[in-house]
Formats: sequence, C-alpha cells, structure tokens
Amino acid sequence: MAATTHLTPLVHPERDEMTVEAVLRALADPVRLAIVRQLARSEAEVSCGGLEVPVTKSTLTHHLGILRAAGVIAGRQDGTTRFNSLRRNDLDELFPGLLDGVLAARR
Amino acid sequence: MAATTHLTPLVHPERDEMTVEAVLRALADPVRLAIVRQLARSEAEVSCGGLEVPVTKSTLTHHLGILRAAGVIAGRQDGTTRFNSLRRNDLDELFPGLLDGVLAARR
DNA sequence: GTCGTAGTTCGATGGCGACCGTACACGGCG
DNA sequence: CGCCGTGTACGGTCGCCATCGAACTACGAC
Repeated sequence: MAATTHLTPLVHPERDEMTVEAVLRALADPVRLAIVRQLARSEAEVSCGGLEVPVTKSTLTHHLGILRAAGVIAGRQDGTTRFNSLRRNDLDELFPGLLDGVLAARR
Repeated sequence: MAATTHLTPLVHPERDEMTVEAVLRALADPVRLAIVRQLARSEAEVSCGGLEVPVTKSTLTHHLGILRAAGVIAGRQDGTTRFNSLRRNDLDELFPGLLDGVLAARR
C-alpha cells in the first residue's frame, strides 16, 4: 500500500501561483541561467544528465528544484530519467518579453 | 585643489559593460524591485527620500548602489539630494522586453 | 556660525543559499 | 538475483548579502 514510490510527485506551480520575484531569483544565478539557455536552445526536452553544468549532480538537482518551484521549467519522469523543458507559454503569458529579453543578452 | 568633495563620483556602467546576470541579480530582491516599480510609475526622477521602502536609509543607499552598478538606474546629484531614474533605453536596447515583462507582473 | 536635512560610509551581525559527499531509491539489463 | 546508471535526499560547511546603528560629510537656511 501507499505505492512506496516516494519520488517527489514533481509538483509544479500553476500560472497564478507564479511570482515575478521567484522567477527573477531563479534566473539570477549563473548555473541556472546556463540551464535555461540550454533548454531554450534545444527546443526538445533535456534529461538532467544532458545538461552541461559545472556542478555535481546533487547541486544540479538543487538548481532544477528551484527552477521548477519558480515555474520556469517543467519536469517529466520517464523511467529513471527526468526530462526538463522550459515553460515558455506560461512565462510569456505572465511576463511578456521577460524570457526573450534574458535570452537576447549577449553571452 | 582636489576640490575636497569626496562624494562618490557616481559612476555608471556603459551599455557594453552591463550583463544580464547583474541586472537579474539586481532585480531579484523585493526592495529593489519595489524601487524599480516606483521609478517606472513616476516617469520623472525621484529623490532617495521620495522612495517608499521598508528599510533604513543606509540600506536604501546599499540597494541603490547595486541597482546603479548593474546599470538599472542612473543617479544625478543636485545639492544634497540625489535624483534617480530608470535607464529604460539602455535596458530595452540590451534586453528587449525584459523590463516590460517584469513590470507587467501582477503585484 | 548653528541648525537641520539628505545621503553616504563603516563595522558588525544574522540568515540564506550554493556547494559538496554520501547514502539512498528506482528502473533496466544481464 | 546482482549490478549499473539516473537522479534524489540529507547533513554540513562556507561565503555572500541584506540589514541595522552610529558617525560622518555636504548643502541650504536662518
């Protein structure tokens, strides 16, 4: 009983639960910004291992959690791999131009 | 000689010295976000004392310094009062849509 | 000159968050 | 079954930053 899978149920905020503050705080870190840029570049989903970041796996998990909690990315579980994607639609709806402005920045 | 005025010469970054990271970090604080919103609302310049923020003067100085160093605001000295304004043009040029997206957020 | 007002600078403190290593839970494959 | 490979959870450390109070400078008015 209780299907012992205590893998976090992977909860994401609804649109109206997202705040610009949380999004800005999520984007205001070089590692997380790199993650967002990679997700934006490759239009498809990217597994955690497919992300190139200069931190260990546990730290990566930490960053992905923050991005997910802010509503910046969505995660989908498939077997043992977790696929991540940008929540472009929701971000553009709530904060039109914000994501594009960030991505437009020269590296 | 040396015109003893050691009031900080109020240096601002040029456009090509501004980074999206610094801007995001500057915006990712509730107090600073409130400052930016107030500057955006009142199209004119606002003195430090005219800003409504829930912190002491010294902390306000600290926040204005960060916003200025990131290139988000400009400061102009006039007597003992310091007038602040949003660098809309520069921000829109470098990160088109970013500022508008932030300001579009529901409070 | 003497206030009062506007804002900065300095030093100290407290809390949050980025980071790591280790241990653990799953799922797939032999 | 045992073993990898993927990723999470936990505990701990360390550094940065938001915050404050107090002392200070600068300007204007009286």
